[in-house]
Amino acid sequence: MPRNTAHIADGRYDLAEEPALVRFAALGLDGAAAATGLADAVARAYPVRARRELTSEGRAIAEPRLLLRGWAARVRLLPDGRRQFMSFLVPGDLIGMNAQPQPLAAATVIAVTDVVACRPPSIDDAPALADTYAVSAALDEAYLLAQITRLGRLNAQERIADLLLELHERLTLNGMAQGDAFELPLTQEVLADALGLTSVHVNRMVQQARRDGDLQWKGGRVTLTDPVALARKIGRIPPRVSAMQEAAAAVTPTA
Amino acid sequence: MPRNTAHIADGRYDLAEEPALVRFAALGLDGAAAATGLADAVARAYPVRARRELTSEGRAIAEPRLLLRGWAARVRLLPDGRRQFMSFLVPGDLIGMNAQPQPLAAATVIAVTDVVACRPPSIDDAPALADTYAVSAALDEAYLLAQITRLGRLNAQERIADLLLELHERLTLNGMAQGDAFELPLTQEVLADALGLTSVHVNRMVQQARRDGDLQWKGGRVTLTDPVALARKIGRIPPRVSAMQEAAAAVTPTA
DNA sequence: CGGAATTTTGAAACCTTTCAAATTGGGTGG
DNA sequence: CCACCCAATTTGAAAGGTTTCAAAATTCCG
Repeated sequence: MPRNTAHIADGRYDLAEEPALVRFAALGLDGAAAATGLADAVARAYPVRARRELTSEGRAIAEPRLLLRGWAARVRLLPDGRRQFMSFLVPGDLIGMNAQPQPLAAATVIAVTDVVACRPPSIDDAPALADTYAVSAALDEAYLLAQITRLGRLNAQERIADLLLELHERLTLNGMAQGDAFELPLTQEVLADALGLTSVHVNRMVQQARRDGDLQWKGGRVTLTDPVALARKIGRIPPRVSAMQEAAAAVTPTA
Repeated sequence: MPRNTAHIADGRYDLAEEPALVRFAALGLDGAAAATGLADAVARAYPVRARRELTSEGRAIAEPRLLLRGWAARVRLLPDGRRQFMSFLVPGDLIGMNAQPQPLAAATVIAVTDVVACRPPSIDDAPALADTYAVSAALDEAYLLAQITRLGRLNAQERIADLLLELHERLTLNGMAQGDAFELPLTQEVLADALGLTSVHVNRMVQQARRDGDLQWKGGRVTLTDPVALARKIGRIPPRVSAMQEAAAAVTPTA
């Protein structure tokens, strides 16, 4: 069974390490409240093969999804064959919940690896989820803005470092990072289409990052030598989850 | 009184031509329902001088705003002085209403010209506004995705044409375009910071667009020679408002 | 009219792409 | 376990698009 395809209901399954649960908790959700709804959601999980669509552009209504396993991405295809990845989605990320009655997805969501997704737990079942979803939506938007800045004002080296740092943070949030290392199931070509570069140039710049001692990348696994130093080096300003939680709390009087 | 500063309450004021009202109507809002709440909102309008902030990054809670006159923009400043415009805001656009309890703006909203804004009409006063705001939010996200594609996969010429086409569409939506012409109160430097280019190169490419007969641009006024042909030329796929309305309607049973 | 902001020009340096082609790596079938 | 194939990574050289740095020309405004 290919990496990332492992079905949820296998023997070694432990809800406490479920990336979605870890992420929700990191976003401020009470563990108990989370586990309830999530267990149900997980039970209804279904797999999607790599390269398949999770949602397609133009479809009338896209049902919201919660990604449980594997990586997905929001991508837009241009008429001439060029493509642009808007953002990557990792386990614990929500899909298509932003604009309330989220009508049209302005981009297609595809599975980058084999994936497992499910319907997100309903707010009706666990009201505490409302805050979590709001924080998640705010983070999603922050990531879109970060992507714009990356493409508009960073050079190739900075773009690569910045994106890897973001992914590292997000994988730390959902418990999938191992310290400064993490699995990166992306080809350099996919990375290039996310960073507005060619795969050839991504390759050259990654090699340089290796030579500079900024990172290791081998066999789908990336290790950042010193994330903090790297962030400083490229002047990265990450979105702060903690501040978001505070703000979300502020508008939701604990009545 | 500088252009765009004209206070709402001047002699020639006509609510029917209020860009915000025109835009809301274009997004599917019933004229009567709109006028009510909007008249109130307009009465509470206040001016903001060019270059001032409407909302700042990191502030705990940004109150939502409705832009009535002038242009604003969401911008992010980098530590080294570079800056990136995320999107432009024109009259009729809503600010900071996306993520429900919209906690942190991940970017600063600044007035590009002198501006007049107000608190948006409350949904409580006119329930029909809920749909309008939802469609507006969906469009906002579509514009962000368009910006990503622009920066990631279009060359300088295409970026300029694509953005001008988008702005033309949006100004047509709120009634501020005159056929294929519209006021563009942006310097080439601001445009450059939105397009991820230098102002020098924007200047050169605009000149080329003029030579190619694609547009006229003089004294803050742009005329597109043939918007449809230009869109085809650069392979532009605009976000479809109509489809969005349909979708929004679909999820809001006309009980 | 005068000064500041914006637009325009030029030449050279720089970063990124292009187009092939070679190399490596992983997975499959024998 | 090896041969083989396809996908992904790597390398080179040359072309191309964009930036840089100045400085000149225009336009806008008070």
